[in-house]
Amino acid sequence: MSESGKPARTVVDAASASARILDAAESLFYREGTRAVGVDAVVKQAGVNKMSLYRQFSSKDELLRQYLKRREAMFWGYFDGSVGQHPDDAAAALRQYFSDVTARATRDGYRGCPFVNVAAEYPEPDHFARRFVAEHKRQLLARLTALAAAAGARDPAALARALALLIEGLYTASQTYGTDSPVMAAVPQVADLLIAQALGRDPA
Amino acid sequence: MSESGKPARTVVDAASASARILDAAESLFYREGTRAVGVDAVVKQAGVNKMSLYRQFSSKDELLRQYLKRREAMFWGYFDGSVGQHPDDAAAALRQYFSDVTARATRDGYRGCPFVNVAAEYPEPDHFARRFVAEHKRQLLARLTALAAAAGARDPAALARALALLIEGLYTASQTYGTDSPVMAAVPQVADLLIAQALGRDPA
DNA sequence: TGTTGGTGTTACCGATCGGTAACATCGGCT
DNA sequence: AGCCGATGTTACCGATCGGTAACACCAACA
Repeated sequence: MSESGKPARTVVDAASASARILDAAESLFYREGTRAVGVDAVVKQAGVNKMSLYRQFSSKDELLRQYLKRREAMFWGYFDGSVGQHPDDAAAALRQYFSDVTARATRDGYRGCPFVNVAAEYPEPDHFARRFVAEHKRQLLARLTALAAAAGARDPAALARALALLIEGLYTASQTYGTDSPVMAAVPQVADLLIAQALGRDPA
Repeated sequence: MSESGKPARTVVDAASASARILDAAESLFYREGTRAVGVDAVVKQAGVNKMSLYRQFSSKDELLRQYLKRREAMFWGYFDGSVGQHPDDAAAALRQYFSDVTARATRDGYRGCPFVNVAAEYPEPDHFARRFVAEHKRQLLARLTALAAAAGARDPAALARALALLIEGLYTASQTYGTDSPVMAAVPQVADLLIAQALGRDPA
């Protein structure tokens, strides 16, 4: 549109630039991996300049930190959205979560748990991203244990550990066996079985 | 030791150079990731020159292919070593495998399933490494199904899917919850439970 | 009107990536 | 002895990595 040779400069205020950068980083980091995606790809997708990124985020590591925090919030939003449907029935809440997470993880293009992927990308166990993941999983196990206790499991910690393994298995199987594998479809049944067994009942 | 300024040239024949390169690549790729490790790191660890690598392997992708093939052979060596201990009792063979793989995966420094890690590193589902992983897991599921059938499971495919999920969960939990987590220690119990339930018996 | 602070743009930095050309040097062979 | 093929070494290629300096520009405010 501009007749001059000047490069169509578009001005974006800092707040919205920051949001656009985070949106771009989140989708790119999740879909392609945090190490594989460079800052140039992020700024291109966000439609901002590289200097705009480095004026909002001190480094790519800081961007990774924000990405992890957003994904953590998203995870607990999903989690609470599932278990909140059954405030008076912890067993049903657990089953609901497994049903919902399986539905999400079997969607085409699903790229697995972002925390699992990050753990795979950074070998050093004391890297801040690995610490973040470990802390997140610790909290998840605690929530599962509390729900298992509320459901009246004979050994809440044991049920929580079994369900934690199932969740990690679901995440990984989506990438190794494929989102459309029968292995994925089996998740809710296995969850039902583990829960029923821990409650001392025969599964249906 | 040499008094001249020349750089201590050491000659290695092609066959042993190839083996040393593969050894170095295998440990580095497994411990630090196939994308994170460059060919320079591989040749340095192998103690050979970069040109020696490229005269044996056409590209880094070819090196990755050989790495995957070696890891596949290693996996089936472990697997057959476990199930082979109970040629007349498929249920015991399955339990043995879960006991052994848990022992390996809880060792300090364990870095998870190499195929899972590769799947996490390459986002494109049709990348040759992803195809390799998918084929490997397909074969694993087939072996599990055959063992479940031999054990007399009411629904061999269902038991195999549940055990496949447990295996993926074990691999991933070792990296997210940590090799020393109680979650890892719970794997054999969960396997016993799934097997016993599928056989129609009460678990001990 | 002039100044000032934040924004966009360009160009660049050193490091590392996968990969290669050219040449020195060696061992085995005739 | 003389040759030749395979190996070791150096130096380099273009591309990309994360990150930055310098400057053009614009808006709000005095």
